[in-house]
Amino acid sequence: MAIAGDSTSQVTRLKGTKVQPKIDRRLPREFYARDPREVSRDLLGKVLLRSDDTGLRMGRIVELEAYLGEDDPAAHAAAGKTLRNAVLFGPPGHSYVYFIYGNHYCFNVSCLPDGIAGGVLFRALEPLIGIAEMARARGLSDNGNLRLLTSGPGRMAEAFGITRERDNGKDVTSTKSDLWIADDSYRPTQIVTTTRIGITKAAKLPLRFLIAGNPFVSGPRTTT
DNA sequence: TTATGGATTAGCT
DNA sequence: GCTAATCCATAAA
Repeated sequence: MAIAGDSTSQVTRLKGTKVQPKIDRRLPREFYARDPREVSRDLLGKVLLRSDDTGLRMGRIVELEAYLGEDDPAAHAAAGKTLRNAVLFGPPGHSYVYFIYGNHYCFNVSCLPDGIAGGVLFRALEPLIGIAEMARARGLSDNGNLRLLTSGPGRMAEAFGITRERDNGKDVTSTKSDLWIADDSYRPTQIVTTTRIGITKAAKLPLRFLIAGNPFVSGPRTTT
């Protein structure tokens, strides 16, 4: 049965009417200066934005994972501070982008005060604005399955043109940044917590957060 | 210096 | 369901 899902999209629902998306309400640095679990839960339903010479891209955050820092064996910070993971140890609200499996970038935001490691991995977005550009960046036609654009950490990074070279270390709270996170007043109806995906260490911890029933959450579409 | 495995995805059986 | 693709950080030697 095709429940249309818990789609969050004002923009697509109101197609045809003029909607002024609230893209300027950036989340402040204090928002990120907390435990990655709290930050993850509170980031669900917020929007990620990219503004560059291709225009504006915006997607609803529907799935995240918390990585707790030096005491979390699955976190990149577990090995201590290195050149690669230095952003995680720096001030909160900065983007940490790493390259994985020889093919993909993953996007994180640093949490906790300066000097204490921690971060959240962005795993899936619901595309809202700039869908044609996301499809172009992904090498797909823009009338195909929207899930293929931003459902999965590697996919959403590619759809937003996120790379380590371009974006690692950016301050996502700054008005000067072309990559930022805003609150457009949407509030998720139900949040679910599960174990994290694709890791072997500390695999049992409930540190994955998602919006229940949202069709853009990554992984196989079985039921719901 | 060499080996290994990873916070993934797409394409094929 | 299985695996190749393909880079890089880290461990082992």
